Amino acid sequence: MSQEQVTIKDIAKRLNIAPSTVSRALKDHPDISESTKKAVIELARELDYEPNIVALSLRKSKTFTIGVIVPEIVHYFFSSVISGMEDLAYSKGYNVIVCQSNEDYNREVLNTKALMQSRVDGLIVSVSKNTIDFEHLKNVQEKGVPIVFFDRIVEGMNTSSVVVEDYKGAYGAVKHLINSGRKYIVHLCSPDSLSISRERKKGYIDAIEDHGIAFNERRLVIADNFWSGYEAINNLLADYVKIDAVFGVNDLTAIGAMKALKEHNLKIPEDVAVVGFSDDPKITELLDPPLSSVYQPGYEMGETSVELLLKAMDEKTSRPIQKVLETKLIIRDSSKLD
Amino acid sequence: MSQEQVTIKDIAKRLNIAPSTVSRALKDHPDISESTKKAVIELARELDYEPNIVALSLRKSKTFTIGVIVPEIVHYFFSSVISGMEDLAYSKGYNVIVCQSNEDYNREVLNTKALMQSRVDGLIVSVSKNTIDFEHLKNVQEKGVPIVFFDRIVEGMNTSSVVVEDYKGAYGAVKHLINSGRKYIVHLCSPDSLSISRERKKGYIDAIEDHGIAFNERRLVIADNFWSGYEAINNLLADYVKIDAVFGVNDLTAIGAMKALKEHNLKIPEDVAVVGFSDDPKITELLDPPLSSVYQPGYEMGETSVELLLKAMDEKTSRPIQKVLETKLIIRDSSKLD
DNA sequence: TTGTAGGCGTTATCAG
DNA sequence: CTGATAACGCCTACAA
Repeated sequence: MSQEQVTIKDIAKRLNIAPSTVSRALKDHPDISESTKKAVIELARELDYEPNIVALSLRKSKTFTIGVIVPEIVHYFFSSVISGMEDLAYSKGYNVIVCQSNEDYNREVLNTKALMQSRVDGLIVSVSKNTIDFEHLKNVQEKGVPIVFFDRIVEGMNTSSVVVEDYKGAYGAVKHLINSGRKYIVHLCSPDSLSISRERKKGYIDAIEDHGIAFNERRLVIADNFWSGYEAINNLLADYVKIDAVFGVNDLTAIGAMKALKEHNLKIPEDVAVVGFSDDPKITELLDPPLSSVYQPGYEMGETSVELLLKAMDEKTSRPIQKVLETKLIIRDSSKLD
Repeated sequence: MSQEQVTIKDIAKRLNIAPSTVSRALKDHPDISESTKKAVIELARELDYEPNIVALSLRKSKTFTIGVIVPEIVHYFFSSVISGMEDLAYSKGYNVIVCQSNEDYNREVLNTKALMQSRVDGLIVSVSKNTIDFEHLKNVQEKGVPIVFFDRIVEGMNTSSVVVEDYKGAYGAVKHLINSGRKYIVHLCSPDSLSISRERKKGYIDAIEDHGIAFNERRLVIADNFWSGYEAINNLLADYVKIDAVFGVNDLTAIGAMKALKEHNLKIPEDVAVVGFSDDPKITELLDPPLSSVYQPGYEMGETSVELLLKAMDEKTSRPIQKVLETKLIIRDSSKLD
């Protein structure tokens, strides 16, 4: 903290008026004379006065800080969510503290504690993959600190939340594969613990069945990262399971699949089309071939999360709001028809 | 902020003792009787007492918060730096607030202001690409808030800093290319504004000259992102400039180069070897072929930055410390010999 | 229109 | 060993 920051008292002394007058002048209180107002503001500027947020927080029992817990900031999706949060929060006079759970439940609990200790005014959370107990979050709620979930939401906690149309996004991606003549579509999915995984899986199943393709459980494999995607496809090929398309629950999984396919000298997209989910353009565009993917509006999700949180903080009585944002299928060479 | 958090006063009232006694008991002050100490601690636990950090900050004129400004968290390197910072900071009882400048000078200035308003105890900064004026940072210093620079440092500001051996890393990468028989090595570099770019370029030039290869400025091209890397190589090939290796100032640039090479039906690494810098394993490993790169110890850099900052905060008199961490060349298929 | 006083939660100092 | 008091910087009744 700074050496000798100027305070309201300093200004008051210099001007021979009371601190309270300075305080009021600074916030443009109606019944302060124009002259003192002007003098105060001028001197404040001159002395480079900055209000002490810490004192303000104590006084108001409000820190103007939002706590955020995400699995890992390294993913493009989460980074862009955070950017959206920061931008909107700053514009509303709020700070953001971001914590990473590293997909670890214990870490998530610690993060929650730390943020509560920092007296954040509200919490925005996307839970880790192995979080199945929610006591730490319910505790927060009980202490009157509102929570908003995004992407990986917790159902049944009566909070606002923001998700994308996982079901529809997955459905659309699979439909696109079917429309381009694919029939033997593999879905590499996550375990059912996350809501998003369940939704995407449902989208896959409904899409193929709606188009007269029988669901074959051999083509539904649990794999949700690069190497498990790689192995999953290797195994399927070794078992002579017929494949002409792969839909990955996320980009990395799809990329692992691509690697396996290439190593088996299968051409993408001619022999097998591949589609991912999330669309990390920092990766999908660079690949050979560039990967089709279901784009999620991360930045917008971040903004919306903050918006809902601010609303929940404002009107403690207000009912939770569930927002669902649209996805968009980005078709690149990995699933082009021609 | 929470509804009705328990305070020291509450505990005092319940126990019919003075708040100051509670405070002392809680921090294991030597001259408090065991009995009251025990009673206080027990009740505190029972009531789920959490010290109010805001009040503490005000009292101590210290927020136990470190402000961090990085260009973009989406890069693996910066993400891992941040993880290192968070881990060490938390273990020392400090919080971390991360801001992104998005490689924008104006944004960096705003971030600095915001962090100062939040009364951070110290600042860790990696400047944006187009930051050439440093007033905003000097201001911080003048207010007695210590700064530590990492990676993209500002020279001549008398602060501690942490960098990697950019020169040596670049030199080693180029030497590796030469040792595998390459003679026509292109370096895609950044503009000279960043110290790291200058160092890497110097490493490239010295390496080739030390090995009897004449420096040819046609093979030194400014390009520091995916598409400019792509175009740079396209242009060189169109001009019939002979190339048998590319050393990119960062991974994305190298990947852009790979794309161009592939489109010209040049085999990697047989016809042209490629090496990047930074080593984002979330990308380099996924590529076809996987990209060789100079690994930078991001996590360790984060830890070290915090360490130096804490030291600077502790002993205001202490002299700045410059730490230089080692890089490591990770050789993958994009530059394998055989 | 402006000043006074009290308090947000904590701790350091001084007194008992 | 423990209690009372003041102070960190700010805001807001209430008083003037």
